[in-house]
Amino acid sequence: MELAAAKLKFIEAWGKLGSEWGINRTMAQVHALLLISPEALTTEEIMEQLSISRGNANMTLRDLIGWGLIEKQHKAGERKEYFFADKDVWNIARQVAKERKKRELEPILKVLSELSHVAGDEKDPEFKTFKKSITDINKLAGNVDKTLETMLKAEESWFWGSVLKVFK
Amino acid sequence: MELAAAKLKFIEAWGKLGSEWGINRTMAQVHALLLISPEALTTEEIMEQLSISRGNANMTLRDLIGWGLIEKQHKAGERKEYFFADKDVWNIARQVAKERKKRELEPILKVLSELSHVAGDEKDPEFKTFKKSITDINKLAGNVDKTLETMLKAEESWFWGSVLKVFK
DNA sequence: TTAAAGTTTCAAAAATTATTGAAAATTTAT
DNA sequence: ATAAATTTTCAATAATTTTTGAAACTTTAA
Repeated sequence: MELAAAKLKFIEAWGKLGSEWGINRTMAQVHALLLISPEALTTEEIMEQLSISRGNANMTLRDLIGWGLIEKQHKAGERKEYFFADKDVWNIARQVAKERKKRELEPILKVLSELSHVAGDEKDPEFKTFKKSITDINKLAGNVDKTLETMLKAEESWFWGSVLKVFK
Repeated sequence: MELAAAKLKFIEAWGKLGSEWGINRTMAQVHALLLISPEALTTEEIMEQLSISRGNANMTLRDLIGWGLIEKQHKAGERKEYFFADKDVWNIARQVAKERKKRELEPILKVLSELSHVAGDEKDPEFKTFKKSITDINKLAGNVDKTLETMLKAEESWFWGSVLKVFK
């Protein structure tokens, strides 16, 4: 396969994966494009390569900055802004984990802990089943939270070394 | 909080979390409802409780069966079908992990391994950057795959015991 | 058989989400 | 200050996803 074709295939696959995981397809594609670009790109170049509008490019780039996945770059003597992606895949994974933990896991943990305090009749099957499910989900989510917490602080090789060694 | 209000809150929160993770909100809500129901429910009851149409209920229930999260139950002397959810939260986690691994991780691993064989000029920065990103993502995805593989076979207490002990 | 009960399908409608594009705002060089 | 270059905003439009509901289909009891 040609490099050009391979790039397109990667951008397409990354976009599809993103959309399956609740991430806007275009956002995942812009990220993919920047991930495989040795140089920082301008908004124009991104619009051109992905056939998207200026408005879409601008908002998507802003979101990617909000996720901590890309940064703006100023080139001396140039008026235009350039964008480049952190290429360290472990950083990317940690950054995504960090954001989704904050945006999604923590809010649901909050709801679950409220719900686990609901009082009721221990003889009522409705109550018992509710309480058990909430408690169990709460515990699992707590374990996930702790594991992510560790991951966020960890070096990649140590993390996978530890995890995979345990499971050998 | 009343049990009735707590149930609604859980169903809503579970639906929201689902939609943030690429799972149809209604599907997550039906799953939530069955998770906290001590008894199996009929399509009618589910339609009623969540205010959804028959068609929607039917398709959603079929999808949930496809994900291995709920089952049909026949009651002796009854014409109607009943549905109930596996209440074991570790089973649920494994089942979701198993399906998403099969539906999403494996296809992307396949693409990545094809892309990591693209040949090119090692002096070309375009090629080098592409190759490095693909290779790194491929490695990370491989580690995730191995970890999931272990999780799928593991007992809950052993799994979290091992993982959290390492990270203490 | 027949018909009532229950389930499934799927085209059309509704709801949601993403994208466009042009105007407004901002920045920078002169 | 002026104006050209660039970025941002956001109402309107388009695309996608979800839901509805009624007809078709299936199952079962008599």
